[in-house]
Amino acid sequence: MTARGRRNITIKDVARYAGVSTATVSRVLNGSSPVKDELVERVQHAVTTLGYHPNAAARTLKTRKANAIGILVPDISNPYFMQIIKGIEDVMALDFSLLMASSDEDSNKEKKLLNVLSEDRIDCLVLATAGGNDEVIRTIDEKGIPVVLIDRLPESLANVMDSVVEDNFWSAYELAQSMINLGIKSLGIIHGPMSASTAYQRASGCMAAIRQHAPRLAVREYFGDFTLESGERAVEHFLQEDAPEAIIALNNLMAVGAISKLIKHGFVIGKDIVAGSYGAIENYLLFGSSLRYVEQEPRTLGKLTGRVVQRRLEDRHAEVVSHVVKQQLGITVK
Amino acid sequence: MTARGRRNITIKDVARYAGVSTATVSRVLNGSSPVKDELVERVQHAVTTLGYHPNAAARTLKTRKANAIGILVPDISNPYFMQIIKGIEDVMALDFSLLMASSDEDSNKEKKLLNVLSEDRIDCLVLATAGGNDEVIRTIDEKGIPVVLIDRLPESLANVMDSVVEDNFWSAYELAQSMINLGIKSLGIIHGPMSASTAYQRASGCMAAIRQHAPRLAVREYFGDFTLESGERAVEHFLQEDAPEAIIALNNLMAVGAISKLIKHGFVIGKDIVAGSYGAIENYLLFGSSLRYVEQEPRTLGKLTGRVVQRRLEDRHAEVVSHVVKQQLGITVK
DNA sequence: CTGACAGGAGTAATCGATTACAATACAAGA
DNA sequence: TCTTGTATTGTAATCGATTACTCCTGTCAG
Repeated sequence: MTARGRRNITIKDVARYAGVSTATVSRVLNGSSPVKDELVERVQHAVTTLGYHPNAAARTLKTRKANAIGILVPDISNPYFMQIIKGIEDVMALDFSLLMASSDEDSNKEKKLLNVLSEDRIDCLVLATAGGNDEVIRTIDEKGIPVVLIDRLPESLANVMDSVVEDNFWSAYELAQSMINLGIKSLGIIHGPMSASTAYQRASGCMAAIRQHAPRLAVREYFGDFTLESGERAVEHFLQEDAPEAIIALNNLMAVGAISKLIKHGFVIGKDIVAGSYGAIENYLLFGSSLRYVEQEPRTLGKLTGRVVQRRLEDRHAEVVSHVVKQQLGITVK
Repeated sequence: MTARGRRNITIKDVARYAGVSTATVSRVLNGSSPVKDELVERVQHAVTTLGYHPNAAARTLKTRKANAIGILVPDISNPYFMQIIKGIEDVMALDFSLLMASSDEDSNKEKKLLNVLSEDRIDCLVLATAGGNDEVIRTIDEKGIPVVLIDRLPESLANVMDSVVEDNFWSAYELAQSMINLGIKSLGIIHGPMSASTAYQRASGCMAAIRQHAPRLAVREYFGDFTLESGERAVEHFLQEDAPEAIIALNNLMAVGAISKLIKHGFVIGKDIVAGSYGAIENYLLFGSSLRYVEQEPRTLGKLTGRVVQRRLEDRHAEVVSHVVKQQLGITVK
């Protein structure tokens, strides 16, 4: 009934149909060396009438170029990483495929995926690591698939391979400073998991700002794990005593959890309590109350990452680059 | 300095190191036929000490299995599609890679990407088409890469290949009905682009509900394009006359645009005007006002899609299935 | 004791493209 | 006319794995 499973058209078929050798077909297709106009036309005609598509596996096997880059992030459904991926896509050529996988913040799953991805099917790997696989990553990079680290930068890999990360320290510093400038007397900080380099650096940034600009601020801390629920728990924790005048959540998910919990407790954000978030909150504009936040620009980061990848593909021996991108501070107001 | 570019370890190296033939190595690796325990051990030892990874291209070339599925959607940064992808990932084996691309709702770009993807690098293609490529899609499916259509189902392809779509008609019907039941006298409807099957079916569902349950309802329509901006324009359009008592946006982005515009004009959602949306709005809970919406469950749809893919991979000649999934109605209240 | 058969391992063909090298034709210069 | 060079095209090796076949060895029924 259907023609499924029919043998595919190969370069041989095209060659036979056009009455030339496979070498000539290949040359026409890749423009790798000159071919007489007449033959070019015959080949092109054969290609279209037969509906020929080159076999990517065969080409990859011979040329050692996969025309694909791998992207491994902790969570593909996180809009932050999606925007980064979108940014990478923006700058990559159309015939470059993106091989994606998500580790779900699980080092073991990440390790397995790294193994699959290192089977020579990608030309470059963009990686936001869940941690704990430094050795494997280093091996992949050394073995021949260049790695570009994004978002998270394990200490042992810094300056060993290319990286594109946010300036977590200074962005958090400025966020904290902008809240201190409002003259608050007390502050609740909701941290991420200290195993993540991002969380640690944001924490350091906050603390530095406090030490420098408000050493006598009453600070209370809660150690969450970057999830919405831990934001909620943080607020419950803070409300066991007098509520702080301001609250900072060091990622957007925790901010959402914290703010929704505060609202449930009857707080009016921006009036009863000042809120700050590392990362914007989607559709917060609808809500219309005030929020100070670090304006991450994942799409821009993605584009930058894409350029780093291209540079690395062009020259495997180019100097290692480490981009640390400063973010802007934003504020939504009623 | 670095060892980048070093020749990779191949199956030959493993064979030599273990003192066996490549055939034996392959048999050990794939368990395709029995091998004596002693040799198994020698081979496994060689594999680990040499750090051997099979070459995916070579394997794919020979076996015609890519161990990868392609996913082509109009917009990867749309959380709806991301959740679908996440769902697919949930059910696929770990060694299956996802090759992703996004067409940006552009038929031409989609066509190019379809060509790249059909170069034998995937075993199956999951596609939410931007439209206009029915013939190409049919060819790919017939040529040997089975296609599973999701979200959008072009008429000419229905029942030709597997599909997983929402029951747009009935979900929209019920959304409209639930608003009619509130006793409204006038309604503004914001449509998507009629070229998209989803938009058309949602429109039909709304209209059917009105015809059946409130034939005398004063209905006004605006034809948008599923973007946030067109939602804003729709509201501007409606407000040129008396505001309707209720408003339905037939996708979530237009709903966000419409609602934010209404708020800017001083409307209190749920009090001055009733709002309905096909698809939930992220973080709307924070906002806390009432909204009726069709609760899409993209992750569930993704899992279902994954199962359809697996079934198709197992048996290329299995009967074509068309899943039409009914969505739930949701409501957020103050 | 012999032929049949099965388990286990090796040899070499194969997948479909690219490309080094060889071969050919033709034109220009000696 | 002969040499040399240039422009095209073809031939066949190659990439790294899988697998059809072949071969050897030992077991067992007859």
